[in-house]
Amino acid sequence: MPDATLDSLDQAILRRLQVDCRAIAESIGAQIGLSAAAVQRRIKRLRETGVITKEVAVVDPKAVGVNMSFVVSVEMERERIEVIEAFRKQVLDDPAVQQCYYVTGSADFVLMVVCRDMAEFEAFTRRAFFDNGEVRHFTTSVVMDRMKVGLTVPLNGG
Amino acid sequence: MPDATLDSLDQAILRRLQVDCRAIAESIGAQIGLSAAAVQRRIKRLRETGVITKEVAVVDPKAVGVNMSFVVSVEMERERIEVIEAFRKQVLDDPAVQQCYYVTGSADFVLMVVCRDMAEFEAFTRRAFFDNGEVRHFTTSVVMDRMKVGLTVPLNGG
DNA sequence: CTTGAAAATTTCCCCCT
DNA sequence: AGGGGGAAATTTTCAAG
Repeated sequence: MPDATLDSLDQAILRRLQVDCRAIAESIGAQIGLSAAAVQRRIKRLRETGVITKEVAVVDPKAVGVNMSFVVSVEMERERIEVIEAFRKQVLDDPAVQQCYYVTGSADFVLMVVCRDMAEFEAFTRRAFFDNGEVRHFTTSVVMDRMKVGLTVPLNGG
Repeated sequence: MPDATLDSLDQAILRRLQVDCRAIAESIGAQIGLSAAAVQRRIKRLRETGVITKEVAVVDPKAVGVNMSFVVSVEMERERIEVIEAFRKQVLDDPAVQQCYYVTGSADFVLMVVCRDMAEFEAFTRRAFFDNGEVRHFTTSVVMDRMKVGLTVPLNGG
C-alpha cells in the first residue's frame, strides 16, 4: 500500500490501462518505447503491489434495464463507530448501492444508487433507511444526465 | 442501445466480468455450464452491442499520491442548455473530475473530484467555479472514507 | 453449442547493460 | 535493477460438425 515509486513509464502504462485494460502489451510498448515483455513485467508488478486494484468490465446500465440513478445524502442519528460500521456492512451488501462515501459536512454519507425504476428505488429506501432506526434523514437527487462516469485517477499529464 | 435481450447466461457472465474482466472464459464456462468458445462468443457480442462499454483497470488513488476525494454540489446561475453544455465540456476535460451528474433538486450538478491534496483542490475550485461566471454556489464535502466505490450494475440475483 | 486446430498474447528464462 | 529477445504455456479466435 505504500507508494511503489512509479516512474513515467509506469504512469504511461496506467493511463492507457485506465481507459482500456485490454490494450495489448506490444501496442503499449510501441507507444512508450518498451518491449512487450517489459510492459508485461511492469503491469504484473502494478497488480502485485496493489496500484492496480482490479480490472473490470463496465456495463451500460440502460442496456440491462437499470434506467435510474440517484445521489442520496444520508444523515444518521448518532455518529458513533458502531452505527457507521453497521451502515457500511449494509451498503456493501446492497447491489443497488454503487458507491458510498463517508463525508464531512451536514450529511454523513453520500450514496450513488442505481435502480431499474422508481418502485425499486422506493423499495431500497425502505430497507436501507426507514427500516434503519439510526437514519435521521436522507435527501434524494434524481440523476437526469450521467455526464461523466468513471473511476479514473489523474496521473501527471493525464 | 436497444436492449439486446440478455438471458441468464449473459447475466452470469456480466456478473463475473464486472468484478474481474480478466476472468478466463473457460473458468466462467465451468461455473455456468458452457464451453469456453461459447462464453467468448457471448462476451464478444456483449461488447459489440454496447452492453459492455469498456474494460478498465482500477487504480488505487492512494498508490499514486491522490489522497483526497470530494463530493461537490454545484448550483448554476441559470439552468439554460448552453450553460449546461459549457459546464459539461469543462468537466469532461478536467482530470480531477472523476464523475459528474446533472441532477434534480437544489443543486444542478454533483461532482466526484479527486486530488493529490487540498492545494490541488483549491486550484480546481478556482478554475472550475470561481473563473466561471455561471456558477452561483457550490458546496464541498470532504470524503473521509470511500466505503464502496464501483460502477457495478445490479443484475437479477447479483 | 461443442469440439479441435490455428492464431494471438502473455509469461518465463537467460543474457545483456 | 531493469530491459531485450526468444521459447513455452495460456487464452482467444476460427472452422466444421
